[in-house]
Amino acid sequence: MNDGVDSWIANEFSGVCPVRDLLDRIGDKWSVMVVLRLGRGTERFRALLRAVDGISQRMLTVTLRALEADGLVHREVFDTRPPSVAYSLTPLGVSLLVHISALANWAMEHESEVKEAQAAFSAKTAKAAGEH
Amino acid sequence: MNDGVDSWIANEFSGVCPVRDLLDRIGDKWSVMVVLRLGRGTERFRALLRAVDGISQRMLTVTLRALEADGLVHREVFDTRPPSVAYSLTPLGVSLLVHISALANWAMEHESEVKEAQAAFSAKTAKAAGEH
DNA sequence: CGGGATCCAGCCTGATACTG
DNA sequence: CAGTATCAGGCTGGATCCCG
Repeated sequence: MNDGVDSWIANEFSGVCPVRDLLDRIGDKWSVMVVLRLGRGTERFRALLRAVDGISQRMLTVTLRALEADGLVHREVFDTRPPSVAYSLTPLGVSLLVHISALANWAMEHESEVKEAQAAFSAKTAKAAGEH
Repeated sequence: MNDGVDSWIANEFSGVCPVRDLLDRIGDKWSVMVVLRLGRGTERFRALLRAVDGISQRMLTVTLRALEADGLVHREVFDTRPPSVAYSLTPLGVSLLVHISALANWAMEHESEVKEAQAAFSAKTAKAAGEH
């Protein structure tokens, strides 16, 4: 399953790495949250703003533009009054959503394990500091 | 498949979201690259530094500490001379690697589609700007 | 409603130098 | 070899104001 992984990390033949690119794109603070939300279905700007907890208007706009530029999100403008814009995932976006959802599920399933590890680690370092 | 996703985005009952936590943890510039590299097997600090293209010594240390604190990476010190430290994925880290690898594969498979979308988008916006 | 533009603070990061 | 410490700068992202 890991065949081909080797070349992702350091590629002597090219300065670019597709994984790096992906991370630079959706590794920001909000992209994944927006994609996950749009995975539920088409949604308007204002609805997204309310749905994605903590995001600012500016960052939602910026994030949506980036996702649109990457072909992950489709933007449709309705010439109504007041103006209305609907966002939805493209097929490409849906294909990515599958993997993001898997990652999200992992996060939920292993939440407690990570917290235990963190507790154990901080206890260990605190002890080491005490002995200094 | 998406059952339960709803609560990830906005949770009125708690300020924390496991997905947000995961992203804050491994959504940084280097964590994913290091995990992917360690997916190949145990590796020493200096070897990792050479393998992960572009990372600085400082950031490798910081990244490894964080991954260790989260229980994703195991650190083993050998009391030799000169000192030697080996890093490897924990079972938890391996379970995450599976999904990260899937994401990395997605990135490679859809690289061209994303680039086409970007080209189309920039052409579209350039045209719109021209008409201003 | 759905944005665009601007300003600005904070954090992340890289470079560099030093230690055991 | 495997770190730690310090510092400076760039970029991310939040707040705010304005427009169609």
